[in-house]
Amino acid sequence: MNRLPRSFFDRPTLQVAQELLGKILVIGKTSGRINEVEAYIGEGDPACHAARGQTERNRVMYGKPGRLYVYFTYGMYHCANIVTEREGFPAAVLIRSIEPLTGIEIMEKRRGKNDHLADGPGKLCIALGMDKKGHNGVDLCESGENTVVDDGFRPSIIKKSRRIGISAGKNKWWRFYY
DNA sequence: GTCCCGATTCTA
DNA sequence: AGAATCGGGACT
Repeated sequence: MNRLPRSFFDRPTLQVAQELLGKILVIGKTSGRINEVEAYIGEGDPACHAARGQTERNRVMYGKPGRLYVYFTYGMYHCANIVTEREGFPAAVLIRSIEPLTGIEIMEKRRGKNDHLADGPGKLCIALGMDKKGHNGVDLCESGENTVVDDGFRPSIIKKSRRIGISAGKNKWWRFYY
């Protein structure tokens, strides 16, 4: 059960995204295995929030790798990313789905008893209790409370596709899942 | 200040 | 297919 070091995230985003599959995201007393992610890479990626430069919202994407970038969308949901690559270069991996592992009763309390507790970017934020106010900018490489853990699990096959829900940048196959 | 729309989810 | 719901960013 090793906690991922900052050096894990300080690498090319496509590599980090694929290697994040199977790892365990721990947020407080809840955790789940990451099984779907998407990469958003730099100001040259039209689907990336940094496509038009730095703003207040996307500020943490420009910061240290290994921190959470959580933003509010559609007036009612949050999405959570983990920042990648060197400080100053805006990139991150969107966590799109997890398989609940611990704290399932807590998740059920937040989401309602349900077979789809955390299989979506908005749903997993609710299940794990993440929001912009409490988690945007939180460092996953410093404490054990919020972190990413490798328990040795490796997906047997990694599939890829175009990213979901975007209007620009549809040509890039930067969604990974297993 | 105003306007448009979104890295979604749930219901029908 | 359509609604819910509101903050951010572009633009007047």
